Formats: sequence, structure tokens, C-alpha cells
Amino acid sequence: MITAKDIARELNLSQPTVSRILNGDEGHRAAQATRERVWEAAQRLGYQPNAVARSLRLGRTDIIGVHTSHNYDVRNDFLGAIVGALQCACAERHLDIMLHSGLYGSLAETMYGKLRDGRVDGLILHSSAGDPLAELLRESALPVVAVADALPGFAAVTCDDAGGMKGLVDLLWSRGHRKFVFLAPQENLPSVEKRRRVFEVELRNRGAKAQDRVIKRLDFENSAPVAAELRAQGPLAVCCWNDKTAYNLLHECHLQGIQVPQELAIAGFDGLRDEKLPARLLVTVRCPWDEVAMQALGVLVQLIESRGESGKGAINKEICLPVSVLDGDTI
Amino acid sequence: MITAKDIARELNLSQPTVSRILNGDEGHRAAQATRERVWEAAQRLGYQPNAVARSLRLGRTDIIGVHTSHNYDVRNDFLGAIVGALQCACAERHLDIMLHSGLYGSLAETMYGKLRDGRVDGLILHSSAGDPLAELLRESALPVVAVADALPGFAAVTCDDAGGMKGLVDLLWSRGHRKFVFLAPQENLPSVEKRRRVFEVELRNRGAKAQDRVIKRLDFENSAPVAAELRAQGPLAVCCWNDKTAYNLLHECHLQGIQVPQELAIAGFDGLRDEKLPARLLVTVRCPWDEVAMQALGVLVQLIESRGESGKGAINKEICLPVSVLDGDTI
DNA sequence: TTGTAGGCGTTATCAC
DNA sequence: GTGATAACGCCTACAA
Repeated sequence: MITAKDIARELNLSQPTVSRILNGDEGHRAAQATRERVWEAAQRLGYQPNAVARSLRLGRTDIIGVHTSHNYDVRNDFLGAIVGALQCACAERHLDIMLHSGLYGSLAETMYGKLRDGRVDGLILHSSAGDPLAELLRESALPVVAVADALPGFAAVTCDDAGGMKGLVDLLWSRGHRKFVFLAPQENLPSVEKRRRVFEVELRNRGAKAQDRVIKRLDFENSAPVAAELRAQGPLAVCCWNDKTAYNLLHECHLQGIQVPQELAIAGFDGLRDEKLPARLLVTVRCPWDEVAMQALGVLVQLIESRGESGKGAINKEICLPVSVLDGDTI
Repeated sequence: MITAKDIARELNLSQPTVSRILNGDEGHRAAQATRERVWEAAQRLGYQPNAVARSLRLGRTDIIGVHTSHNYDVRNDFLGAIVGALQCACAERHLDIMLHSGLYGSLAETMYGKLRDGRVDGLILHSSAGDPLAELLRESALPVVAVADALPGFAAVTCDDAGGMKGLVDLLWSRGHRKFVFLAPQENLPSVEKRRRVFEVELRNRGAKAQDRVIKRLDFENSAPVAAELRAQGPLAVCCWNDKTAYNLLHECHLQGIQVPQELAIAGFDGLRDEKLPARLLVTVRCPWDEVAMQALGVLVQLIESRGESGKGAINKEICLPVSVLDGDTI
């Protein structure tokens, strides 16, 4: 790899002179002739400044880290949506993205170390309430913005989970549904908590009895027995905490011959529904994940630029973006 | 940020002593008491070695770059599959991933510079034939492994496009189809070229006339007029170059009321078909993208480790992974 | 067992 | 205009 020193030697100049000229040289503090010689040599030798050395010197890498405490990678629709949008947003701002790969279940301490080893200027984080990693990060100087799920003590960009769930209940109620189940995940996600709470409040306000607005926890996998169980409880409307769960349930219904929406009406939440096939259009709530990512990046850049001023928590506002209910034919 | 020097000062030691102890200290070249003091202080002060400085010194970052010359991000099913699998594979090898965000259409030279500025040890590349960036990279010292589409002069991990297409033609022919169209993209992708060639050869061998094995180029977007045009040409089997194209076409058929598979039989290629909904199962060829990513990483690590030995092109083998035809109900 | 010296490649601050 | 000099934080070789 060819360095500035190599160029300097070639031209009988000092290395800093080369560096100055190649760095824009705003003050015109170099002879025209020298400048041309330097540019020519740089071109000819294929000089590329070493970004690692520059980062060490400047204390800045222009790299944004992305990490999730959940066990998913970019193939997960949600994370893919976030990271994909970040890629676009980063390109405009001349930033790059680092995906911190941590084995799921590795110690929070270990991950914490990797995140603050100086390789990223800031972090886009997706985590859940009570995550030990978040606890650690809160005390650190690393700028962090949470996405989708707000974390106490961090800036965050989220979707209007409450509004979305209200809209969904409105729609379901208007279609005549009176018996409901909310399928929640095992993990404690703040966004899902909000949805769940609105689900309960809205239905209670409408006079639904406790047994007609049940909360049920499940994981991605085991939707087979759940489908059967739900069917047994007569016709009802199932609000799934995300689209993936809803699709799993739909799939099960197909396998078990359960009529949708006659026996089970199904709604999702995410806006990550698949529109490739027109056959079955899931009712869901569209969350603008691309916008979430863009805004999160904006806030993160602000945090990074204002680093050091008046403590880190200066900007820890939470931005909440509007959602919209998407109708379909599963309710 | 707290450095090794800080610890040294605190304990009245020299900085290298601290560094040595914290780095494993295999030779036991330190007093037990000193070691304990150092570890204690490191713990107490929350010391985290600066990875940027370390990288500068060691000439190694333990970061793998990912770049595509095409205009897509991680939300593209294919790229998502590759990057997602890479995330898993990297975690095991204690590597991290960098997504080089380059605005589509930015100069190859610019991108070339960013890729070899020392921030990544190697590169996973997805590109097409004749890409100027690939030309540049071929001359550089940066270890590169191409995925999905082989590039002359690079190591590559690909799928058995030829075998897959042969299997697909076998299946279509056995189902009685005798009139075919191959939908190809505008770009010149080596993998697609292989599929196209086998498509032609296999059909010619079976005695299909030229007008019954047509090649048609199109982009993602404009499948609307194409669908109508295809329908007009009577019942035929359409082999789409990838699943996304196939789904677009299916969608169009639905909108225009074209019967699938009676009027148009449709097959994809990728294995990125959506199985969330059981309704319409696309006939396609499953490409093991996760395996592609894993193997590519393996080769890349080999290249990195053997860097400097006997020129770079030492290992530029091409690994070709087996595929399988997936039946469905669209043909 | 520990400290000193040097360098990775860059940028910034000064003299000259 | 340009060249020393220093510093970013780390690791390695060698000397003490």
C-alpha cells in the first residue's frame, strides 16, 4: 500500500506537505507547481489515504454501527427494512455502516466492549426493555439512537403504536368483530406493550368483557397448537403483534383448514406484509420503517456532532412517526 | 475514552507493560502481582483497547466489506440473504461486516478508493460482467471473493445455474410445455447468461424451434405491457431470470385476469420465493444463498491469511454449489 | 520482570 | 510556501 510518505520521497518533499495539498488545501498554502506535481504523483501511484490512520488522528471514523439485541439478522424483514433504509441514508451523508456481529447469547459486557472500541462514531440500536447491554450503553459516551422500541435514557425514533392499534380496533369493531385475542411475543418490547395496552383500553371502553379481549403470549415457532386452540374458542379476531406472526398463523389456518376470516379474523402489525401475491392481503398497520431509519440517522448525526457539549443526554428526544391502517381480506 | 497510558500512569507502570499483560501475556512475562493490579485497574476504569489504533499497528481490521455494483440494498431479497448469512458466519469467526454505501452511479474510481482505504481486510463482491469497479479491483491487493456471479480473475462462489435451468426445463417439458420464453434482465449477469444458454441448448436439443424458445429482456418495473404481450402469444411457459420478476409477472397476471398456468405458466429462479402464504406456490430453483455466503467467507479468510504469498491470484478457484428444483402450482 | 525506543499513516501547529 | 515536530493509541523488539 502506497502512503503519503512514498509520494513525498518521490518528489523530494516533506510528507506533511503532501498531506496538506491532498486534503483540499483551502488556504492556497502551496505553490501551484508543487500542487500539480503532488496530484500527478498521487494519481500515478494510485495513492489512497489510509482511513484507519486518519480515524486515529481525527478521533472519528464516519462509520455508524447497527446492533440488535434480538436474535435476528438482516433477513428478518424488520431489520432488513431498517438497515436497507440506513444504507440509502448513509450514502447521502458519506457514512458507512458496520454490522456488529455478536453471537446471540454472548455476554452483554463483551458486546459492550466491541461497540465502544472506537470503530463507530455512533450506534443505531434495537433492543428491548431491561436489556443489560442498554444499561451499559446508557453510561457510556457513545451516541446511541434507539429505533422502533424506545429505551429510557436514549434518543429514539418510533412509530405511533398506540394510534395504529386504535385504528386497527376501530376497523375490526366496525366490521362487527366483538371477541378478540392479542398475540404477543415472549420478549418485553415497549412497542408491543403500547399496542397491547391500547388494545385492552379501547376494547374495554367499548364494553368488551375481559374474556373477550384476551392477551396470549407466543413465539414465532409454535403457531400450530395455537391456531387449533384459537379456533376452538369460536369465531374471533386475532391481533398479532407483528406481520410475521400473522403470516405464520395464516399458514397454519390453511394447513388445518380453518376458515379466514369466518372462523378466525387475522390482523398483523408492521406493514411488512407481502404484496407479491394478490391472493390473501393481510390487514395490518403500515409502519414507515424507512422513515424511522432516516430520522434516526439524522438524530444520531446530531448527537455525534454535539458530542461533548453539556453532557450526552442533551438531545434524547423521542420522535414518533405516524402510521396508517392497511385494509385487506383477512378480517 | 480511557487508554492504556491512563492505566499505566495510575499504577506507576509503563504503557507497554500494561499492554502486554492485557494482551494475553502468554510468556508469563510479568509478575503475578502486577498482572492482578493491571487487570483490576482495567476493570475498574472500564478500559477498552482502541480498535482503530490496534488496526493501524497490526495492519488488520477484522472487518469484511460487502459491496454490490447493482442498485440495491439489503431489502433486496437476494442481497438480504447473502448479508444475513454473512452476519451469522462472521459472528463465529469474530469478524464484523461493513456495508460500503455508495450512491448508485457514483464513479467506480471513487468506490474503488473507499474499498481500499484500509478499513476492510477483504471484500465480498456482487457485480456483473464488465463492471469498471471489478476491473480496478482485479489489479489491487485487496482480497476479493465474488458471489452468485463469477467474475474473471476473482475467486467466486456461485450456484449451479446450468444444472438448475436444466432441471427446470426437464420439469416444464415433462408437464407438456412446448413453447417457451426466457425473461432476462437488461444487465449482463454471468449467472443469468448461463441459465439463458442452457435454456436455449436444452430446448434446441429437444427439437424446439427458434420461435418457441424466445429470449426477452426486461427490467423489474415494466411487467405490465410484457404480461399482455406474452398472453397474446398464446399459451406458453415463461422462465423468469429470478423470483422477483416471476412474482411481478404473477401479480400482473392477476390484475389482467390472465390464467396461470393455463394461459401463462410461470417459473422463477432463486429460491427466494415467499412461503408465508400457501395460496400460489411459485415453481423455482432453490439457490443455497446462505451456503454461498458461508463458503465465500471461508475463501475470503483464506485469501486474507495467505496474503503476500506467491501473488494474489493463488487461490482464485470457483466454487459452484448444487441447486434443486422446487415444484409448485404455477406451471 | 519491566522500561525505553520506535513506528503504523495521518493531520495540526508551529517555526523558518 | 514548506519543513520539522508532535500526537492519536497501540504493539513489538530490545535493552536494562
